[in-house]
Amino acid sequence: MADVAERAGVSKATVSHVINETRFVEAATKDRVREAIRTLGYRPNVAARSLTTQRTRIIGLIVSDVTNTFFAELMRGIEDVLVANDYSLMVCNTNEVLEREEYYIDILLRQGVDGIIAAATSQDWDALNEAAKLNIPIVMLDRTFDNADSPYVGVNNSHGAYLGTRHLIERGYREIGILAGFQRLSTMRERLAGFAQALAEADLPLRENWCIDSPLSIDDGKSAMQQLMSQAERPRAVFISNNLLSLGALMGLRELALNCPEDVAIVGFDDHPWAQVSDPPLTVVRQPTYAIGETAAHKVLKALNDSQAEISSALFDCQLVMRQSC
Amino acid sequence: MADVAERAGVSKATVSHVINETRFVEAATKDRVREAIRTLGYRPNVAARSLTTQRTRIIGLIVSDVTNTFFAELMRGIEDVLVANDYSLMVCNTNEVLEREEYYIDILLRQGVDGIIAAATSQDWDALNEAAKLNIPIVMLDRTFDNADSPYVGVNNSHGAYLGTRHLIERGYREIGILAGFQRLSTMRERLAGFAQALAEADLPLRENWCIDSPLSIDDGKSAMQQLMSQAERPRAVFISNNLLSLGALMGLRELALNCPEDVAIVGFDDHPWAQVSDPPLTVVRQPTYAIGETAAHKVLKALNDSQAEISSALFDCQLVMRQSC
DNA sequence: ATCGGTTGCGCAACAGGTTGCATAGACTGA
DNA sequence: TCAGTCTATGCAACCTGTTGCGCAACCGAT
Repeated sequence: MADVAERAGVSKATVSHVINETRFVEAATKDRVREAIRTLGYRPNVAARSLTTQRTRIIGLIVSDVTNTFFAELMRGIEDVLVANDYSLMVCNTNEVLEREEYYIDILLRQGVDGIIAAATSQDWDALNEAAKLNIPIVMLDRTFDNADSPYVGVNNSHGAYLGTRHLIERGYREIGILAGFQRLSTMRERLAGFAQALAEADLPLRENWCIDSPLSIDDGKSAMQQLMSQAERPRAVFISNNLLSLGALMGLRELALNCPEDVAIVGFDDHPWAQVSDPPLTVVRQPTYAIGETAAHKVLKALNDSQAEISSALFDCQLVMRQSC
Repeated sequence: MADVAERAGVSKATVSHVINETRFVEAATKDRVREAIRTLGYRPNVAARSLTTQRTRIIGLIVSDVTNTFFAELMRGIEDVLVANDYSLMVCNTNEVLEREEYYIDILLRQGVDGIIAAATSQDWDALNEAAKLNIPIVMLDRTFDNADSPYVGVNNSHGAYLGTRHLIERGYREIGILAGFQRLSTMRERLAGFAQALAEADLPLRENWCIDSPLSIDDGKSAMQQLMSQAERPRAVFISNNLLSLGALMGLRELALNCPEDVAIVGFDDHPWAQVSDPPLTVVRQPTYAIGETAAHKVLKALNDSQAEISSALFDCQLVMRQSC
């Protein structure tokens, strides 16, 4: 920067001001500075800038695993709006492991991120507390917890699950089970609630042994489905609360040589391009994933641009996509 | 840091040295410093450190789109080894757009990343040149270009495509086409070459109108497949050079009410969990994606830890996974 | 008592920007 | 002509760590 200043015959201050447009500089001077920047190939050092401004223009994103298309898509939504606003994204995959989440939050804080978007695996503020204390804007993504005072962006999960389950009922299914996923997560609890509500409205029983909890991986989906279907009395339909579980369930059925929907019907949560060409094409409850990501990013940026602003939560609606699995 | 120093009755220098273990400090002093750090909740500021060390412990990753599981998986491999070595990852999605790639490289350089792992969309050094000049280690991922002097980590693409195509031939198919993807990318050119080689060895013609180029999206796969199958003379089998194209192709066939493998057989490149449950389950050429990511990360780290080290390229082998699409 | 060699730590410059305060020169109006 | 006001820019402190150089205190040996 000093070199640029010298070459343009001005002070570092002026160089800084033409770069950031933070005060008036005569057109001719501006040109000289820009010319000097170009010929010297000068590129401002972000670390130095952060040191004085106390801002990094980096947002931290905490998700369980971007290998899951759902999170990848959220991330795209987020990234696209961040880029447009000259922010960068630092991605952290927690694998739903609490310790890893804590570790990553510490990293993000040292890094000095300006804000955090978190699909938290923790159930309360313990991990995010430090960040909250430092007054770093946090927006909860996809999941929240009861006493969270950060805004939350996600979908109306219980209604989504309700829609899916009601669809099964309308199709005439009476014996309905659920792969309920990871009950530690608010999202999964809400979906179970929506499922239960639909059953209750139709006067159908919620049988405990037809309600399988599990972590959220393909393998877990597979074994959960097999556990469900190896019972003496099996459900004729099952609602599946997560896309990886749905995929695993399909694999599980195949191994058991059971057909979908003949032997057991399925409605899944989360759409996926491959769900169109699976056997059978999956009927699912779709959420506007990309838009959720975008919205979350807009909320952090808003908090950053106006520290007074009260940032509200946003709940999107789900949509039933009918295909042939029920 | 000054507060910590005061509380522990030492100088900032000593605090720094106990944190980084960069010189001997008496056990008792060390304890006092650590105690002070804990009670004050001190967290070192990464920007300040970067400023003097000229290192950020951030690695930049350039890919076209993490929404593609292939890249997501690469990213996981990379991230897992980076985290284990206290590095962070900054992710950039280029969408295969050259300008966006250049833009992102500039961002990464300002950010002062220590190294770059790039699945570049550019065909030469133009975009990465700046980084190369700054002596930042670069490793090419999944793709490279002719005159690249950075190490490259990927698979033996031509052999992979050769394997897949030969499999089709062995199954008795004689009229074979290809969705060759984006010929700007070395990866795609190599796959086409492997395909051609297999045909040549079997004395089969490579018909130009059965060789469809296209960008790499699901929609492109769909229309490419439809273009292929709407010709007067259609191939009985097609090799597909990319996973998104495979998915699109499946959708395209469905729209045309064509069956796979009865009407047209398919072998795809890249495996995907959903490929097991698609209709039909897809025979594919699989690459060890996660391992490729890990290896790439190890290579940058090696370059970073030993600036003398000559970093070699790494080529993994592909594997044919037989399912029911041919 | 003197001395060379440890041992353990402090001082202060430095990294590369940003920004509050200050100032020179030009201009305006009395 | 001169005070007052703009206009356009410079000075230097500051952000928060790292690290080369230096020094005091202590050791055992001569």
